[in-house]
Amino acid sequence: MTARARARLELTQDIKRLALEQLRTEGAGALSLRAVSRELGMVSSALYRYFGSRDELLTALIVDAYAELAEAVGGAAAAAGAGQFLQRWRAACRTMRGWARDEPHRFALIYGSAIPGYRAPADTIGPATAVMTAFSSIVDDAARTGALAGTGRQERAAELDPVLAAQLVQVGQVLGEHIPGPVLASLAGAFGQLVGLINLELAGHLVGGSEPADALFARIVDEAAARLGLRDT
Amino acid sequence: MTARARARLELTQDIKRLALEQLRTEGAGALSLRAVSRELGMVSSALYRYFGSRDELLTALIVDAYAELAEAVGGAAAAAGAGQFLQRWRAACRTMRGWARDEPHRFALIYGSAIPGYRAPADTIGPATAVMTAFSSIVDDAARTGALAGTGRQERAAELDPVLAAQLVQVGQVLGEHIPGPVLASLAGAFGQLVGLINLELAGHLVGGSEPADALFARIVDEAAARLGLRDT
DNA sequence: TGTACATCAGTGAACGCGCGTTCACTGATGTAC
DNA sequence: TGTACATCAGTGAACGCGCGTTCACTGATGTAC
Repeated sequence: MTARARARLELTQDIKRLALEQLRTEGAGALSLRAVSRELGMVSSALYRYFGSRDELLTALIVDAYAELAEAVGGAAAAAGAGQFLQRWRAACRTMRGWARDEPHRFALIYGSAIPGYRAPADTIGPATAVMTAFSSIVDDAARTGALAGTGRQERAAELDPVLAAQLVQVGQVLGEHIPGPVLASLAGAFGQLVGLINLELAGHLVGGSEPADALFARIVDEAAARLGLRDT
Repeated sequence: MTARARARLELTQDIKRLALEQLRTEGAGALSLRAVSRELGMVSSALYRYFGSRDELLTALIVDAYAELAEAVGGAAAAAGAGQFLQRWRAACRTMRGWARDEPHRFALIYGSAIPGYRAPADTIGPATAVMTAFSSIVDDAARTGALAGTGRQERAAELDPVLAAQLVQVGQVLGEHIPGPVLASLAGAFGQLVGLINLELAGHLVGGSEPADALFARIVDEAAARLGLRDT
């Protein structure tokens, strides 16, 4: 590896780091290449050696954020140990909320509303899915080992609307083949709930009694786990 | 009412209408007074006769959006008739999602991530609460008339973490005095779920099998209703 | 009913600032013989 | 080990555009006597 290649890698990282810093203070819509270049002590056109456009930089930040969040969630869940499905679920949810509170600007980047003028390319789908599978793999493991509480697969599936059932088969191929359809639906709901509550908390919508929201969050996470049939064995 | 006053009211409406149109096409962060004034055929400084600043215009749009959404949700729920608590809940949720899909830019304005450079003033708290009470009043009515399924108030409250229980008393004073603490916690979770799922849908995060999300949404709404103990009588 | 004055809407120019992106260039780093 | 050439990083100027907000002003609308 040449010195030039090393310098290139380092500068690429520096650009992303400074861009994140700017995101933190200005918000996602206000990210500017010129401001980053100023911070970097370089002329603005120099950044084009590293990122073809502002959108390309944004995409890189988004991909990084998904990847980092997915790893944090997955790692925390894994630390709870096999068979401890409730513990794993709790750890995953707690970690997601913690990450979001530590890096609200990055959370908003991936689960907030659209950035003006930015259109996410297909490259972000994979990393986005990784976050979801960090959660679904817990349920899939429980289902695979027969540890999922509740009725059997056939009985639960019978309740499902046929259109939904067909859709969920597709979803299951990505999120976990062993998860019964109805549980998969609940899982989508639980994930939406997680993202929704975190967004409400970050936006200050929970103020008015339930702030700090730790206790509320913990209760709702456990409620979701119960719905999914997760428990420790 | 003088002609001048009438013209003023009309122009104020026009400005908001054009601002919304711009929001729809450009996104919340990109709202510009100059663009609105151009569209209006007026010089940009003229807008300052109507709104003291860009933020003031944004605030007006936000307040309007909350109010309109609250009325739509409340109206739809009321149309279901007293005693029909499950129907009312379904109507409320369906209406919220429908409104969000019709006006994604306005939904993002109130439940999306923060707008760069904008700080919401206290005037928005009341209208924001109105949306939540449109949902909570359904549960409150059911609780008041003894129609809420599940265990009694005392038994449910006993399960609650004491910190959370204290917070929920505060919340209950706003959202409904008759709602037992545990149900109130679930209600907060259900509201977060609703907002979260809608945001995920609008952002395209549900693509990959569950789009259109009508069936999934309906199921999750019913699941939430069951959790809350809502049913028709 | 008419006049004098006050209020208000909208103008146009200006201030001072920001942005993304292109392009011809210099000089340093890397590579092939 | 040294030389000739190719690659690449970063410069600096420029293009063409946007923005929010202020201010002195003209002319129309409203009000009080």
